[in-house]
Amino acid sequence: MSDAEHRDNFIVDIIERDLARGRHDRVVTRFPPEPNGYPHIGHAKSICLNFSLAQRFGGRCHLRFDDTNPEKESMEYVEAMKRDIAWLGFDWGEHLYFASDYYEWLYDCAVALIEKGLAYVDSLDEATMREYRGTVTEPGRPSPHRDRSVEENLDLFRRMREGEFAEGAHVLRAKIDMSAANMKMRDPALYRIKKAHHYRRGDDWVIYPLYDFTHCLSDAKEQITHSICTLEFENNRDIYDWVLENLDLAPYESGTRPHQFEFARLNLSHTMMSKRKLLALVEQGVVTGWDDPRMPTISGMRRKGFTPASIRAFADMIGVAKNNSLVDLGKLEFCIREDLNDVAPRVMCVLNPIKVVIENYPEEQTETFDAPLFPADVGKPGSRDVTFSRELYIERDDFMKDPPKKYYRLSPGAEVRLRYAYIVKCEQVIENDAGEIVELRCSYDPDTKGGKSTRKVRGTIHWVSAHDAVDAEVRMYDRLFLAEQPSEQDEVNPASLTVLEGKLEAAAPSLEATHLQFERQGYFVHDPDGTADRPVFNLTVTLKDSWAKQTKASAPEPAKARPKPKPQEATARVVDPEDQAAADALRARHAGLDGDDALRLVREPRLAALFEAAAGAAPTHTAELAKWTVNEVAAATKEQSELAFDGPALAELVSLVADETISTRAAKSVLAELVEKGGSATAIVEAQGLDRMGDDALAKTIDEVLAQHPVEVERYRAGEKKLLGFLLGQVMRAAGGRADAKSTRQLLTKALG
RNA sequence: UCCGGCGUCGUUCAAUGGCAGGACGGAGGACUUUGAAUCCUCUAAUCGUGGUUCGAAUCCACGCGCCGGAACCA
Repeated sequence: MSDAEHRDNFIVDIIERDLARGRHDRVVTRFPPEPNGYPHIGHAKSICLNFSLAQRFGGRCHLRFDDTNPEKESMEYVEAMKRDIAWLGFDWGEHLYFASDYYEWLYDCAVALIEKGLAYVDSLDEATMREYRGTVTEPGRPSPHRDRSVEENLDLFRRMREGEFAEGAHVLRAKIDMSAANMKMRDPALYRIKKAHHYRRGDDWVIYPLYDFTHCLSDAKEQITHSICTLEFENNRDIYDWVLENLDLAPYESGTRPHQFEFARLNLSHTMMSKRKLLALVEQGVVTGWDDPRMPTISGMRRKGFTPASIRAFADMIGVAKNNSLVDLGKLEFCIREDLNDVAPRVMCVLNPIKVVIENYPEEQTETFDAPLFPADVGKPGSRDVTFSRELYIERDDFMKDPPKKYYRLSPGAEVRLRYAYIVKCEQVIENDAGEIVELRCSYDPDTKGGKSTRKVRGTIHWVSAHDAVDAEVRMYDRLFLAEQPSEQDEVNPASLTVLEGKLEAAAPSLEATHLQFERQGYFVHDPDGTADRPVFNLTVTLKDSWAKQTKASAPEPAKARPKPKPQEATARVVDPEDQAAADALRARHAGLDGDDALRLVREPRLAALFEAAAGAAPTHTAELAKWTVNEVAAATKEQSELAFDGPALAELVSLVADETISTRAAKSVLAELVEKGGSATAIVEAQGLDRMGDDALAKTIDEVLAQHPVEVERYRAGEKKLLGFLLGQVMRAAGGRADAKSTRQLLTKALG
């Protein structure tokens, strides 16, 4: 999967639209972490999004540390972030910024807001302030300090900065609206007093700006165009806009300032992403550190053997949307397997050894086989030597005393191929007093050298020679949490780490490869804990194992029953009697008006007024007018507080449709124009040439369209009737909205024979 | 309860009023000295009810469900 293959998402659409409309002439994004922990796979999604968006549009992406909360932040986290972003393959160039470098400027912005009467110093304590804020259903009340004079606010704010007051004594708040439906807009705090040491600014400051004030201004200062954050900030967008609109920020003309867009953060199954919990795991020593291979951190994943390409591919695969989704861990595993399949040389390593003695192989003899590092279909050169001798190790799982059906491996009296070597047969099983199998006695067939065989042997297993095998520590990892959606209370999986003493083929340690595939097992990576004498490997991901799946599947797996369609009854609508009366009155005045349409009009006075005015101008078309008002006009004017056109204009438009001067389709584009700029329907029709197409012209268009879509025509004629809709659509498009649907359908059906 | 957001195959993302499609998963098959990889085939979805339209996943209305919001965190 190449990096260039980025599927479109709604943010790409937004950017393309902004560029096309000239709202921006370039793209500048930013990745704005707070340095209060190690970046994890969730950050990776955002990093990939922001940086690749910038790449795609030839813009740039800033790395900005949003470091306004001195108590949690440190340089260690800054360094970790920089290292991991670079490792992922992204480059912020010279655009490394810190919100903590903006403190002086931010302070000036705050002063400017105070001078405009848009911010004030509040001296309520925290609990009281919360009380004053009201609840989701009740409006808040203004603080008694809300009307302090500009002079007093300026004075107090200056003294806050100078350290005159204790923490909590005052905060600076924006003066917005204490009864806003959006709780975030009820005079949010902008600055608080915090006498804490900042990891970069030391003790320079005793007041610190809050997120809602800092973020939008930092974006503006850096001339970010698209500020992309996660869904939980949706309610903060109003503040973002409010601050930028109320400060005169020199570099911006109206509309070119940054705008915030939200996407859904990554949720990964069986993965805990809460920073607090992650910190706790590290601090309590549940894991060995931020880079423990079981951690979802970038550094943990790197140590576990994930590659940058696999993580980028994953980010690409899961896409970007606004749905709250839970991505299955299997997708990540797919991405890393796919990448490693092409890059990891194959070697053999026996993880749970059982000794095998080849009884008919001479005691002192050894021989060497040449084994390729990659299978044929990967198509990479290279090989290593593997040595064969009388004493070997094979995997304990590859022998069964009483094998089930379809078990292709070794069992008493059965034959199996030792990869690259000989076919062997199990002659005898040696057990200890406890009944445990301690050794297998086998014979080999000298005619099968190199694994070649004239007879059919289903199974091939890996092995190593006992005399030169290298002891290796192999760390096998399983998911840290068993639950699909772990909560912070969940205990970690006790089997998340199993340390094995593996027997590795002799040639493996000298191979110059970070990642190795242990054949038939999985992908492994060197861990820095290893030494030349004693290598240590981490399991990155197992190979797919359809045998294991099959044996497990024999245990009944409850088929995921889907709670299928429970068709809901059409719920009886509760109609406000007053609305009903008003609707009845409306229907009495305008003959032919549909009951539901009347109700809808009554409930939206703006539409009702438009309808009344239109109906006055075209009293014979009330029914159509109502439909148009309720459906089309309602949709087109949702965002508008004031209409650019009046009732008579709408009446004119609807009449044009009614007397078949223009098609419905054309009428919709006329309406769009009306909504945008106002004017007269007839004039727009004339200006854009939207009058109905004559039958001759229509027939010609149909012929052209059919000629352009021979395949679809053929399929239609072969019986795929649904393609009529497609072809009809193509004709409508080709006709630029001038075709009438009914006659087009007739003519098209005829043309298709 | 108020405000905001979101509902499409098992999962995830597309379809911008015109053929519901891709990827992962799953099933089956081919091939196979990795029960891997590769290749082929199949599987399976528009939350519900009305409405607008020649045509609705998409527009309108009313429901239902899920997520977020009442920090001097970000």
